[in-house]
This record gives sequence, structure tokens and C-alpha cells, in this order.
Amino acid sequence: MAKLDRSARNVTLVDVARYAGVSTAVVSYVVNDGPRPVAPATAERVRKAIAVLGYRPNSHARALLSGRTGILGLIHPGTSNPFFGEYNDVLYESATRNGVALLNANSAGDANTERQLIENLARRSVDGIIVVTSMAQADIPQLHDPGIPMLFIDCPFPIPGHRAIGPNSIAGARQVVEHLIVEHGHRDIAFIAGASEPEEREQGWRDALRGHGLPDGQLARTNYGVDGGYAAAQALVTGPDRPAAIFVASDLQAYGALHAIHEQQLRIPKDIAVVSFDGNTESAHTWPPLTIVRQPLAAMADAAITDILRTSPPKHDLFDMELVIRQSCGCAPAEKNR
Amino acid sequence: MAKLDRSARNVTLVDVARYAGVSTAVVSYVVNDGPRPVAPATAERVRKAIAVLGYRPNSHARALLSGRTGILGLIHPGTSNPFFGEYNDVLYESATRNGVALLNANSAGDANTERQLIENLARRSVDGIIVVTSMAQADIPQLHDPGIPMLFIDCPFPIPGHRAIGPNSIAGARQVVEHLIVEHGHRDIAFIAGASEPEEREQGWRDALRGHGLPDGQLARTNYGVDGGYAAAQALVTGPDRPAAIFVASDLQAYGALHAIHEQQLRIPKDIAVVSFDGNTESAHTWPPLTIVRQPLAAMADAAITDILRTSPPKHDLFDMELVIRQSCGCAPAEKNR
DNA sequence: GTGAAAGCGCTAACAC
DNA sequence: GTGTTAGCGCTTTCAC
Repeated sequence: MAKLDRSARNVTLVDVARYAGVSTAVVSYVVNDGPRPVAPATAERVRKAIAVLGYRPNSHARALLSGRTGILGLIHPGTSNPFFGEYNDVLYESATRNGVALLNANSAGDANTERQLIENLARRSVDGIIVVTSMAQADIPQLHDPGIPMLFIDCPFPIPGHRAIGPNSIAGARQVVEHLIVEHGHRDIAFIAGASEPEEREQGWRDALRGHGLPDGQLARTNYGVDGGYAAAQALVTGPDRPAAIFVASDLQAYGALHAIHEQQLRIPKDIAVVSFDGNTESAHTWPPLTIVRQPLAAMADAAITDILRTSPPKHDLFDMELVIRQSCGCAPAEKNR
Repeated sequence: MAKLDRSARNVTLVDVARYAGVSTAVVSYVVNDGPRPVAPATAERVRKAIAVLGYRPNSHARALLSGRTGILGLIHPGTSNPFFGEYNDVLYESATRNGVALLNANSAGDANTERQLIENLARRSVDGIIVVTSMAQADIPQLHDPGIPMLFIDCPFPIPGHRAIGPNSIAGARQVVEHLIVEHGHRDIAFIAGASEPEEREQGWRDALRGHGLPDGQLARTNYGVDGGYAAAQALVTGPDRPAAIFVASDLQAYGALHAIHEQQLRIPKDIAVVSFDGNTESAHTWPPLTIVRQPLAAMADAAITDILRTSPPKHDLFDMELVIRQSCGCAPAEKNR
């Protein structure tokens, strides 16, 4: 790390003080509007000096004193997945409202990478870390405390010693599958699951089926991308035992599933109904528009930011999801289509 | 800003030095692996002390000395738009390869917000700012130098005093429209444009039409979201003069357009062909899969990161786009459908 | 209401 | 090969 060239040096508080003919303390008081009062005339002179010299406080020096950066680390599985893209935006929104900035890191959905990134971010002295986690229960033991507040979102299980937030997936999944059963009379409902998926969505699906006295449906486990959904649906639909409806574990996979089904010349929802989980913005504009259970992203993001800033005590909170009925389940289009 | 509680104070380099029975300089040499040599035995002792005490260098203090944070500001219009979501990921990728982190800020596509965010980020003393810009030519004069390196991407025009990077949109747009003309014999090709769109895509469309002696097509100007594409396509398709094909200014708008067209029971590409601009991952899985011109995101991101880190001289660079033929234009599905 | 000065934690020039 | 020490730019206590 080279030392800053002295000649190209930035203007500092000392420069301002000298120019205004006051002490550095006074400049600081003016800049921070306290903690001690300054005579209006003096303050004016200082402000003028600041403007003339183009002074900008050095945030590193400030951070060194205060011990805080006003920066939160954010680890997510990548914004290429529109679901996390939307998550990123609402988190930014809440962070900004609370006066903090977000340092992004991409785990690519890998628990090991996630763990390393936690270390990296801690090294950068962020004030806290929010993790849109890709961990499974089994990964928890490997987690060790980075010495700064840490909070997990999109997290289906409690994490000892930390605050965790997630959607109520079991209830959400059950709700949308029950819609298929109760409103559309489907009895043969398959499930396209994520590869390393937590079992909540699967369990909601099973609960709905069993609760209505129906046999378990087919389960296709695949990766969490569009490709995965495409491949899984293709297999399901061209297989010996085509289901009447499919519940897909995420919107992204559902996009692929729709593609595969269209390709087989099958009509949705007539020949086969499709519903999914997450509720991306685009899910309203697939063909046909997807019936989904939506995660309350904004509420969860808000809780995450405020909780980590006040270092709330460890606790696991589940947020209720919302059923959004569109056409892929078999319902008729609403009057005003959105 | 409250001073750190002395009792809960972090372990510092001084603590480590004391514990290891060496000077602070030696600890620093060990931590940074230089600039002066340390005897292996001593180094070992220091490393042990670091481990025992759980020492972590204070990055603020470091930054104060070096004048650099290893953090780049990134301003984009929001990762809810999958295009910028993907951009964000490739930028992160390049940034990580170059050892820097990214501080995110969301302009929501607004040039004024963008300008404010530049100021904010400068105040946070980032090492440089990358702007996925939403500016029009007219906004340039309002821009004033934040005193740190700044680079613009997704930028159709040169920006005096700064490095700017963008796709070669005119050529890209022309290419995909020409595909419609030459390969599929379309003569009546409409254009769905972004509201405040730079004129490049429009010009490429016009160039293609005129270059083949065709009359100008209909132009629908709308917002840059799925909704905009939906509304514009609906108007176009239910209007008195339904075009044979539509070139859409972005994938996101194209998703909405597909939706509107399906809703009118029209077949794509038979009744109406659709092509678009950008090339999001999902565009391969719409129904039918979209023919698009793709932006070379990774290459542009790489150029952006390396150029800003070495503060390359002001210059405007255009990157060639790539035509990706799928089915919405009228071409048959490829053998292996992807 | 203002000024002098003591650090925050670290790096590196300079002695030894 | 190791130790001493002067800052980096800022905030804030303590005198006046």
C-alpha cells in the first residue's frame, strides 16, 4: 500500500481550520453540528472555507474513532436469480432508510463459500452481516462467530446464537397445493423440488395431500435454476404417469417447467396445472400467468435491517406468505389482468 | 458517535505485540508478510498470539494510512430487473478477481438519484465509482466530479472526462431486425421502445428497415418494465394495423409483450414474431424461447473493473453484441433445446 | 465560544 | 531482525 502522494493530498480538516483561522475543534463542531456550540459568524467562516477548499471529511478517520462504518455486509446467492435480485432491492431500500450502506457478496448458493464470505466481510470491519443463507441444518456447526452481529434471512430453521428470519414455507406450500385440491379438484399433484432444498416446501405439499386423504405424488428433485425446472418437468410430463398438476418449489424452476410443458404441446392449465413458490414480479407475466404463494420480502427485509442494527436477541421468526391466484392453476383471468 | 466501550474493546496490534513479547512493527510485518523480514521463530510466536487473542486487523486504521478501502461503489437501476441482476453478478465476479468489494446503490433508473448517489458514495470514501448509468445526454452537464475515479457502463454516449462503456446497440438492433427481414421475410416490423430510451435501438431498427427499402414501422414508447411491454404490445396487437413482427427494446418488456400476445390468442411466431434486446438468462425459457441480441456482460464488466482500478484515460468503448436465434422469430427449434 | 492536545489502530521510516 | 516512533485525519476532553 503506497502512501498517498503528498502533493496530491486531499484537503483535510487542518487545511480548513488554517484557512478559516480557527482551530480544528471548531471545524469539527461545524461539520458535525455539535457537540459544542459555535458562534454563527465563525460557523459561517468555516462553511465558506469548506466550500472554497472543497473539503470532504475522511470517512476512514471517522470510522477509526467511532468504530463503525455505517456499512452492512450482505451475502446472497446471486442476483442473477430474480428472486434474490428483488430481495437485494428491498434490503437496499430498508438499509437506506436506516442510514446504512450494503456491501454485496455472492455465495453462489454454496454454504462453504458463504462461510468464507462471512470471514472476508468481518475482515472488512462491516458493522454487521446479513446472510441470505444457503445453509442446511447440517452446516450450522461449521459456522463460527465472526465477532460482529450476524443475521440470517431466507432461513427455515433457528440458528443458535443468531437472529434468523424466513417465510412460513410449510404453511405457504400447503396453502397453494390445497388450492389445487379444493378449488380445482386435482388428486394427482407432483412436486418439483430444489436439489438441496430444505424440506419445508416438500412437507407443505405432503401435508396438503395427506390432509385431504390423497396419495403422495411424484417428486422430482433438481437444481434451483430454470434449467432444473425444465428438465424435471420434461421428465415428469413425458413419463409413464403424467400428473394432473405440478407444484414447483420456486418461480425460476417454474419458468423452465412452463417451457417444457409448452414444448410438449400440452395446454396449461387444461392438460396440466402449474403453481409455484416465491412470487417474483415476472411470474405475473409468464404464459399463462403463474399462481404462486408470495414471500413477504419487504417485511422480512425491514425486520432484518432494523433487527441487526439494534442487535436483537437470537430468535427465529417466520413470516406468513400470501396466495396469489392467477391462471396457471386453472382459475379464470381476473377482470383487470395484472 | 459514541466511543467504543473500553472494556469491550477489540484486541489490537498492541495487545498482540505485548502477548508475543515483540514490538508492534514486527506484528505488522508478520500480518502483512513484509515489508521487512521476520525470523521464523518470532513469526511463529506472533501468529500464535494472533490466534490465541483472536486478533483481526482494524481495516479503518489501515484505510486511514493507505488512503484506499478496496471498495468500489456500484450504482445501478435495481437488481429487480434481471438484466441488472445479472450485471451485478458479473461485476461482483470481476471485482472479486481483482480483490475489491462492491458497495451497492440503487438509482431506480433516475438520473437525479444517480447524481445524488455519486455524492453519497464519494462521501464514503470508496476507491472509485462504477455507474450503470440511466443518464441521457442532456444529464451530462449536471454531473460534477466527485474527486474519485468514476466510470460509466451501459452508456451509449461518451462522457467528457470519464471512461464509458456500452454495447454497440445500433449494430445489435440492426442485426436482429435484419434477421426478421432477411430470414423470415417480414416487412412490417414494429418497435416497442423504452420511455426515456437512448435512440440507438430505435436507430438500428430504422436502419435495418430502410436499408432494405422498407417503410418505417409503428413505434410504441412505454416504460422499461414488464408492464410497459404488456401494455404496448396489447395496443399494437389489438390496434387497426397489426404488425407482422415486433422488435422489443428489452427482454423485460418482451416478457410482457409475449403475455399480451398470448392473451389475444395469437400464435407466436406464426401470427406475430417477437425479438428483443439484452439477453437475460430467462429469455431462453419464455414461451416461445426468445430470439435476442445479447449484451456481452462479462466482457464489459471485466473492462469496467480493470479500467477503473488502473484509472484508464477517458474514452468511450462499444462492445459487439451477439445474435442468439431461438424460436420467437420463426426459426425452428434447435436439436438440443437450450 | 474557542483552542490545544490526546489518542483511535495501524504502517513504515529510521535507529540499533 | 527487531524496536521506537511519527504520523494518517479526525473527534472530543479539558483548559481557558
